[in-house]
Amino acid sequence: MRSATPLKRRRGRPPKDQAGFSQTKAELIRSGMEVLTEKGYSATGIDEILRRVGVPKGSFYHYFKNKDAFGSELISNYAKFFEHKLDRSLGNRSLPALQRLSLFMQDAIDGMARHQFKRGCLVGNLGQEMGALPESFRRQLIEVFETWQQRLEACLEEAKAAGDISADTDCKQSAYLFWTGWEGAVLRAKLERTPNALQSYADFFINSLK
Amino acid sequence: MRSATPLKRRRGRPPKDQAGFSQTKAELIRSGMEVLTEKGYSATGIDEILRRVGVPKGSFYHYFKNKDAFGSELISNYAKFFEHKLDRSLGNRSLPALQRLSLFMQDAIDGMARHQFKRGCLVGNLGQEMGALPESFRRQLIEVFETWQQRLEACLEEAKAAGDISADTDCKQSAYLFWTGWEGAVLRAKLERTPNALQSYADFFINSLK
DNA sequence: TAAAATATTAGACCGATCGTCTATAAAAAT
DNA sequence: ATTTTTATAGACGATCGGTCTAATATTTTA
Repeated sequence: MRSATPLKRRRGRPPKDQAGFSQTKAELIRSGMEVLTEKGYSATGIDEILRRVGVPKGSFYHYFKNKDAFGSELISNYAKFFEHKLDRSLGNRSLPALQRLSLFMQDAIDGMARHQFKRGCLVGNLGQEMGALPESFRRQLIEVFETWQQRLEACLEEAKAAGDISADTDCKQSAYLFWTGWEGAVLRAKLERTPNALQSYADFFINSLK
Repeated sequence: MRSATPLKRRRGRPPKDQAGFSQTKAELIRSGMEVLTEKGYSATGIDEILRRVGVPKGSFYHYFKNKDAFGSELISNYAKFFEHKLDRSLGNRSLPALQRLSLFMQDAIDGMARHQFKRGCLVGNLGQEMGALPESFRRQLIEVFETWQQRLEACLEEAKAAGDISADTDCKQSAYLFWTGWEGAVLRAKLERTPNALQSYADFFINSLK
């Protein structure tokens, strides 16, 4: 489980080659993402995130004001990453719209499988924990959902125009529903450690559009 | 927020009127349920649960071996509570099967509204946290889902027999899907603090059966 | 090239939390 | 009446999370 990088890191101001890019910061974000999608925010200690990449505590508080600020950056980071993913998949005009959605879902299933279904969705994880999270996270998370919804809505509109889904589909509403249910499926896949919930939901949703 | 019950509790062995029933233990479970459905397991400390009901630590560890045992009892308790609820709603033969499901959902929505959508579902909450929870919780949670699924499956079979839903519906599969998506909707309702996700999902699911 | 400024690492520190343990109290059993 | 059982009371130590100050190495500037 442990990555255990006991390498002594260089102290002092680093050589100025990398333009505004910090390797250490990137490592912290990656490490944080891994742990948070598995265990959630509250259950995760900074120490664990640091240990994984062999970074001392001082560095963490150099790059982030505190744990909350770190969490907030994780959300932004995840959102951006996911947005690009959606643009490449749902927005890929060289494929039929509905097929793009199917591919996206299969891709996500494969992704979860690669981590033995131990890692979920950051947005879902934090959403569930809202009661223990800083209030500022709420808006951020809601906005992320809205972004995803817009991407899917556009895709569904294309499917409708192509006559692949029922002409009276409310694409906005369908897109909203999709993400709601999808999060449920991710949660359950994580609980059961199988792709079953995701696969079922994928088929179900596609079918509901026709 | 605080209930602040600074009442000095009776010390010593209690009068033997109540047959095997402990008021204090019940209070701890209720208190724990409230906090855990809001903040989750990891984010909640024993002290907070105790403070709410004015019970000292000694009592907690008198009734429960440790936090994990407490959590496990919470799950059992929640499962039993919910099972009865489902029996009364989904199993109420004096109503059309589909209508029972609608009523159950509306009831749940009202319930969440009463707590300003701050409390979610214990099973969903813990499921999401699995990465940080004792492995024994997993089986327990999966089994709870299965129980719920069976209740709904039976209800759907009745609806099918009555001709209210498509004759080729796979009731078991539909029931599985329902709970998967429902948890997603609960999560989102909690995030957005509105009944919107639940309402949408309710309509969507009922519609998908026809 | 020496001093000042800056960027980063290092880890001490404090408070909170978990679980244990001992003391106390009151009722029941003998 | 004495002992046993059931339960509350809360102090205590170990551990851990988050913050903060000191130390160190590099750049910048003069």
